[in-house]
Amino acid sequence: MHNIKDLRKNLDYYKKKLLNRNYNLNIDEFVNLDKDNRNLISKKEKLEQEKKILSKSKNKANFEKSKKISEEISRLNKDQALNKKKLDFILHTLPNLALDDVPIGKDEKSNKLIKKFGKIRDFNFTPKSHVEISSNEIDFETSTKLSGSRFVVLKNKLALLERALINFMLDVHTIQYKYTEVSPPLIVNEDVMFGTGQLPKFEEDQFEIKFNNSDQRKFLIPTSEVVLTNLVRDSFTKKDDLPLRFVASTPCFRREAGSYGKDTKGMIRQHQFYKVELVSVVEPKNCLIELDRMLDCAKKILDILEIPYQIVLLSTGDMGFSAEKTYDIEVWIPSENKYREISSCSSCGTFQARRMGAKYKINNNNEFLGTLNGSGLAVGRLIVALLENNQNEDGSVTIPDALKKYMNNLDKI
RNA sequence: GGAGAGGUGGCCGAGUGGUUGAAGGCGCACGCUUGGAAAGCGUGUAAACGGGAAACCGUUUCGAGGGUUCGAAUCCCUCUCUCUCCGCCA
Repeated sequence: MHNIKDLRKNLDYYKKKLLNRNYNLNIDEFVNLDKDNRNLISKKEKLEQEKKILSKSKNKANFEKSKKISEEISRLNKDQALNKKKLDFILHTLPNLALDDVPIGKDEKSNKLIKKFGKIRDFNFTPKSHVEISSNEIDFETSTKLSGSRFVVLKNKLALLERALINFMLDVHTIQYKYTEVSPPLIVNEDVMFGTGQLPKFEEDQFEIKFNNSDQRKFLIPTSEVVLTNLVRDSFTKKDDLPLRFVASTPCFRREAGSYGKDTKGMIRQHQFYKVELVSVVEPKNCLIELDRMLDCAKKILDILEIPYQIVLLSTGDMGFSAEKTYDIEVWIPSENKYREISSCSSCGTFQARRMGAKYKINNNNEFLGTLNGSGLAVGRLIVALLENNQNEDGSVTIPDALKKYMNNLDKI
């Protein structure tokens, strides 16, 4: 969410920057709503002041007058509330502005390749897809019966592999990079979803659950970014406690609405998948330094596992709603002969902190915090990448050295 | 599911219809004191919104919404959350 005062002052700038993100701000509409809003507030305040004075007088002669003013205030209140709602909807659905070094473009075609890492294997046989490699242990038949499409049942060594990868990644991030491990709730309320930007604009992507008969809405988290970032919501963090770094492995739940035809085979796109997520809370001026650090943490996993990947700087058209700058890590998938996203590391500046009311005190002033999030990494896709990149001609898969101790010392599966 | 208690400032905690934005304490900031620190003393210290270049001014806010009243943190209603006990259960 943007600072409305800043927006008001720099309308043309925002208009232009938002256009880069495929958002066409209707300046006239915004200005009118904003003006009306403030006029209504001024009018109301004048009356309130008048009323206050009359009340304090304790003079019965004034009581009747005061009553009339109350009625007028109540009318103005209703108008203003309605007006504010419209204004808020605009404000709440404006995406973050991209930083100046972000490439401008309509979609992923304008993303900028930063660097490739690792060596793509030269297979002397035709590499199989992960589904072919582990057809016995990746069971879509049963998952479909149980839950429908885009779910999977992992069995045996593949279930072990999932657990091993999670533990391995958590260890790297907590021990080597000093992230604080968190085991958060997977169900959150509406305010929390608003805080990180999933609501109100992307409601159709979320799983809302019937929790009880109360009006309070509840959602399954689409990523633990939502819970980890909101750990600092509605609070003041001490400057000395910054930066905060959180890591969690959680299941993530996504409707995947609007991706009906995409990635229907295999484990690439699921309604439910595990993801190890990194979140940092920092002083805003340190966002970009932290972004580099976070990217290093995520890359490290693939370096250790020796899986080839590339880093891509996302263009304005491909970035997420809350991000000001995003790097994707894309991992090599032999069966598709291309790179696929396995991590997305974003700086959100103060955009989310504004929505969450997450502040810190500096020189006795209250300032909004900077927040960042990144996958470190998506477990489902990492399984796919590992199986495919490490497959052997006989159908076995070699376990990387660093993972062996998490895999009961198996060399191959 | 049954019964009860409670949501007040960064935190703790007073306050039951009229200068209460709200006593007191803690914390924090600054100053005095000290060789330095601690202790002690003094002063200051909420947020949101609106106006203003700023100093500053105004309005709102005591879980949320509604009601009573000239006037509500205080009374009434609805909702919500937290805690305790019992029941049930991983």
